[in-house]
Amino acid sequence: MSVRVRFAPSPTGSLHVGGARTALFNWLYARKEGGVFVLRVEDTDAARNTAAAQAAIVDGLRWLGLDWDEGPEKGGPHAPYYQSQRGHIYDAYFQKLVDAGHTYTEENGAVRFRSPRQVIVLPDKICGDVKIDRTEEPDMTIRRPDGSYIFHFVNVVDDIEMEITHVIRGEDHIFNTGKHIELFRAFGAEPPVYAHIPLILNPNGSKMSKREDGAALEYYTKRAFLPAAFVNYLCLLGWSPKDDREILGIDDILPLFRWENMNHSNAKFDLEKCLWFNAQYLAKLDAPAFDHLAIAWLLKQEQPLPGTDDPRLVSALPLIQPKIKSIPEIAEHLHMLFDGSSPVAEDASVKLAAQPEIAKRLETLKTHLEGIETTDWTAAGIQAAVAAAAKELAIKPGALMFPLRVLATGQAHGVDLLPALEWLGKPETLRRAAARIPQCLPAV
RNA sequence: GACCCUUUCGUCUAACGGUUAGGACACGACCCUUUCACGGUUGUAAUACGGGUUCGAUUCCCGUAGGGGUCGCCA
Repeated sequence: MSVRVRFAPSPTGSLHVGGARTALFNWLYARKEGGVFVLRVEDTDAARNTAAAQAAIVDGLRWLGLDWDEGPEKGGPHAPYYQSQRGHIYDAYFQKLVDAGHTYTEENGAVRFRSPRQVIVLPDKICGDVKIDRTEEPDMTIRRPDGSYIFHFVNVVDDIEMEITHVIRGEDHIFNTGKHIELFRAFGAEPPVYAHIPLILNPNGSKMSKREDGAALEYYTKRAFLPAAFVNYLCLLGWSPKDDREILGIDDILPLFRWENMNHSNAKFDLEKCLWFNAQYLAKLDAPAFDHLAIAWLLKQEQPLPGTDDPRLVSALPLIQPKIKSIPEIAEHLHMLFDGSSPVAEDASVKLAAQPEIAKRLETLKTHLEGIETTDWTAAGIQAAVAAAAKELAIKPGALMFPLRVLATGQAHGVDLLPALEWLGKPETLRRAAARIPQCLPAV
């Protein structure tokens, strides 16, 4: 019997990191086993569902690169894949329960399932055998007075109907599973294999909620993270190849995606490390791919950044690519390259002030830069001029590089300097230097 | 509070019952670099605690403590 798994989100907000990983693990398991990955939208709570959330799920999964074999926009033998459109199926299953005497109706019309009140042992692929004592639990409601059905009921009905063989979901569902197994048994169906994965937590240890910054997948899509990098990082939260490798593609992960390689404890999401993965993948991008990514992001900004409409933009991007961990960091570099009027940054001026004879150095530097023939205004030519200035001052050329950086960019950090100066051109570089020299001099 | 899951550097994690407890992020130092970075080398840093079992416990068992989750006519 072939593997059939599903991702069954409810469209009540943006897709969040935990949901993304649940989808990812289901997808990985399906692909590893040559099975089927079903997307099912659990939109039974009309009051809370939105079209925007609906789109966020589809867009999010596409961004992650997780293609579904059955589901919205794809169809399949068990269509429809929206629970809001499956009412007749639920009615039929509901009647089976009623006929078998498993239900009773409350005064207000809500219908409850009469629990067998047993201790259930859940053989979980990750947690092991989990005892769930249902003997003292209240009966679950399965249908509201208005006739709509509750999550537990529709979830189980659909898993039966869609022939789901494995349920991979967050550990926060582990007690629901007790209820679900009761329903499977009441329907005379064999429960699927369960695997409850530990949760992803905020850095402070609290449960990642949809509201928090960085918890929504949108946070990463808006910042143009590379999906492959994000997926790579996400896999390492809750799963491990059990060796020292960290940069792993789907092809590396698939053969090792086994229950034994799943972790048992919750993991905190570390944005710094996620950014590091992104930087690793960003650095490997070829120029056209990077340009495409960067420009697409630039065009989406409400406030246009310097250089966005400048024909020199594409020639500036290669200077920036190796310096950033995420696309939005382009902004500061564009300011530096395209906006010569920005004042000298505080940390730059402090660091500069520590140099001896700063006025003399800056002037000497300027003089030598002015002396460069326009045709020699290249990284190598500028380097030669810096060396000449250093010789005149009897200091190491390296000592002049930082002042030069501050004069040209106003910053203590930034792109590789010599190529940047070549890119800026002689007139612009000199204009900036002249304007900034006064700012760089110690206050009298 | 009850129940369930869980516990190795700050974080993510590795370690057939025998390792100087390894790697990565972050942080520091050094090297490379005529700057900023990348990279390389390296340093600080962990088996929650208490009992067992064992020649030997990070590893197995039992407690305690910590963390997380769940206790809906939300999903």
